[in-house]
Parts: sequence; structure tokens; C-alpha cells
Amino acid sequence: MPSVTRPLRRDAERNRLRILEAARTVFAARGLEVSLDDIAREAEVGVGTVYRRFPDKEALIDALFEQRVGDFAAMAETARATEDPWEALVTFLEGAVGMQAEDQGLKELLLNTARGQSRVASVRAQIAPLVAEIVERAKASGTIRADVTYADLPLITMMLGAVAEASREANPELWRRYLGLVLDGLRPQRTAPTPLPQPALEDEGLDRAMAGWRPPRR
Amino acid sequence: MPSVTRPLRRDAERNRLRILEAARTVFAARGLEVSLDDIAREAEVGVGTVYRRFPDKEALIDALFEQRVGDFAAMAETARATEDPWEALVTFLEGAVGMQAEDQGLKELLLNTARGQSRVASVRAQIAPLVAEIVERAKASGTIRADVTYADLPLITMMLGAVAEASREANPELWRRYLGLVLDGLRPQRTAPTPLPQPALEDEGLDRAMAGWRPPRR
DNA sequence: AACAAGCGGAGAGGATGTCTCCACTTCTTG
DNA sequence: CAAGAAGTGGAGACATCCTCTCCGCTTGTT
Repeated sequence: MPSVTRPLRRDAERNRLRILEAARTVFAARGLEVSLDDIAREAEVGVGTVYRRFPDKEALIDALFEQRVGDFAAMAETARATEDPWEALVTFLEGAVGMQAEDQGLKELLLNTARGQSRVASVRAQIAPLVAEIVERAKASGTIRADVTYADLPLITMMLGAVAEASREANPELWRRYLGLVLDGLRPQRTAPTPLPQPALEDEGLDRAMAGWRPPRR
Repeated sequence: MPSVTRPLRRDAERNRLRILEAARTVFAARGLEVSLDDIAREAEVGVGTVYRRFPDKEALIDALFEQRVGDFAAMAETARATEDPWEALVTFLEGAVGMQAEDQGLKELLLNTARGQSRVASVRAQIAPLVAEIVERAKASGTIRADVTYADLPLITMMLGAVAEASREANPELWRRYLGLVLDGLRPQRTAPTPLPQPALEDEGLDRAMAGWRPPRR
């Protein structure tokens, strides 16, 4: 079956890119549950056009996130390849939380086993050993306490992801403050607090963060 | 206006209590967004009966949570009144996260400024100074690092609440492990890791926690 | 110019929720 | 113990919010 798919018409190709671009933006900002109508509006295109190009929402998500999830795996590999064991851990956590803070959709794909079945599952399986290695190496070198496990990292990422999301508007970098706190908790011992990279929220920002907090779905 | 409201008929009163009881259970387990149909089903009562007793969902929530929110305030006061500054802080955090871990609905009421307007807002205002005092006292006594602020506590509570929710089924006490980690991060210095109260999740539990994780609403 | 390709967006159809209504049942009371 | 008041269940009216289809019209290509 050759299926020499002839190229899209010029305008159609332009629209396809607009849709992808809009989807990237909207999924990143508001997660995977946004409606396709919202994406179509952002792309300044009719819903019909979206459906002409992508059979359904799942297909659009796939087309878009294959790459993003790959980026995440690459980030994990970079962290694993980092010489210094402590640096490797910090690189991974900053990378993981940072990417998820910037991209709500990516976060949902990575964290919610229930959704991404086939495709993402394999990437998760690929990342797991990298995380394990990072943690084991840090433990072996004595830079983190012995009682942590590779299974702690996803939970730590989740925790910080929650802060990142709530405080996104008040201060999109605030999660780094709490990452600093957690990192100080991970060290086996220390003589002084490591300076935190971000100041605490002021009253006004705290209010906004709490107002913005949203209960989880169902 | 005397309005000598005559008592409810015996069966009606029984149903009222069943509804309250069911609502307590269901709101605690699944948050404030459950439908009244679900509550009616749990109470083994028709929806109509629910509406006869409570004009709308908001009224039911109010009737129920006035007390729970008060409990929270009482807990904060107990913590404030605790002699030892470190103990006071730990008491508060354990209490706050514990209550929110057990009661999804309470968490939503306390954390989401957007929802609980009048009633809860005043309780929040009442709690804020207690939290401030707890933090200031701990800082002054040198038991926690100087760069934390009272505004950090709500965020820390949120973080741990996220873990608690995700891991509820795998291990409902798991949040204590991460609270332990964060507390070690809050200390000004230490020579060894404080033993963590809970073991990390095993693979199977981790899977369940990640599958159970739900993206926030909208 | 002719025709294939593509487009927009109204709307069909499905979920899911809140709340109303009323024929029927169950208490209470004289 | 009868009769009327109080209470009940749950179907369904309405509303909201999605996904995805359809088709008359527009645009690009050759």
C-alpha cells in the first residue's frame, strides 16, 4: 500500500499548524480537559477544521505530546548523566517540576497513569530506571539521606506541582522555594539552612494563590 | 415573630439525620462537587427529600461544615497553646494536613478562597494570627530556620494535601512521611535525618497513587 | 474555468447536574 | 381509628457543557 498522500493544500497546512500551536498553548495553560471548541477559538478556526485534521481529541493530544514527553525523558537522561550525584538529583527535580509547572497538560500525561495508556506508559517505563539510578547514586555517595527511595521522587514532584499550580499567577517561580525546603530535608545533615531561591508570598499573593486553588476533578 | 417551629415528624427527623450523615461521609470522601443525587442515594432517600429539608446544596454544605471548620480553628488554637514551640508547629501541621486528608470537603472549604465566602472567610481570618504566632515563636526560639514565614504554612499544607489525596488508597498515612521530610527541611540545622514515620510506597502502591491522581478542575 | 479540497459553525446527541412536582405513603392527633 | 397534615420518592423539566457530524459555501490548484 503506497498511499502517496499528496501534500495538504497551502491554507490547510497553515491551519494545521495554527491548531497545533493553539493546542500547545491551551493544553499547557489549562490542562488536557479543555474543550476542542476552546482550542479552535484560540486557533481562529472552526471546530470542523480541527476534526478534519485530527480524528478526535486523543489524536490531537498524541500528535502534540509525543514530543513533549520525549523532552521529559531527555531531561531525565541529562540528569542521570550529570557527574555530581547531588547535582544530578537537583537537575532532575528542577527539570521535572519546572516542565510540569509550565505545562499543565504534560503534567497530567505524566502523573495520571489512568490517562496516557500505551504511548506514555512506555516512556514512563523508560524513565523509571533513570530515576532509580539517580537516587541510588546520590544515596551511595552520601549526599542524600539513606531512607529515601526512587519511589519518593514522583510524590515529591506531585507535591511541588501542587504548589506550582496554585501559585502560578502570584509567582510562577515560587515552587523553587519549596523545592529548596524539600532538598534541605533530603540532605543527610547540614549545619545551616540553604538560602531559599524565592521569597515567601506576601498576603496579597497568598490570597490569590488560595483563591486560585482548584479542587481535583471528581 | 415567634415562629414556634413545631418539631419535625419522627420519620422526617430520622431522614434529616441520615442525610446529614450521608453528606458528611460523601463530602469527606469525594469533595464538595459530588451531586446531591449521590448523597441521596447514600442516605437511601429520594432527592426530593433532601431538597425538602435543605433549600439547596449550599445550605447543606453550610449546615455541615460550620462545625468542621470550627474544629479546625480549635485545633489551631490547641497548637498555639502548646508550650514547646517546635511541638506547636508540628501539632499544627499534623492537625491541618490530617484533617484535610480525612475530609476532602473541609480541604476545599479551607483552601479555596473562591468558594466559602462569608462564613468560612471569618474563620480563616481568625486562624491567620494563630498561625503567625506559631511560626514567630518557633523562629524566635531558633527551632526553625529564620527564612520561613507564616505564609509558608498554607502552601506547605497544600503540598502535603496533594500527596495525601493521591496516596489515600495506597497508604492513607503516607503524607506523614513527606511531612517528616519537610520538617527536616524547616529545622535550622541537624546532624542526622529524623526517622521518617512511614515507609516509601512500593511499586504497586506507587502505580495506584499515580493512577488515582486527578487533574484539578478547569 | 472547473473542480477538488477545505472551511465554518449550527446543531445532533450524550453526560451530568440542580431542583420541581405531585400521586402516593406515613405519622399524629382528637 | 379515621382523617388530614406532613412527608416521600423519583421521573423529568431545564440547564450546561462536551464531542463530533454535516453540508452549503469558499478557496486553492491545475
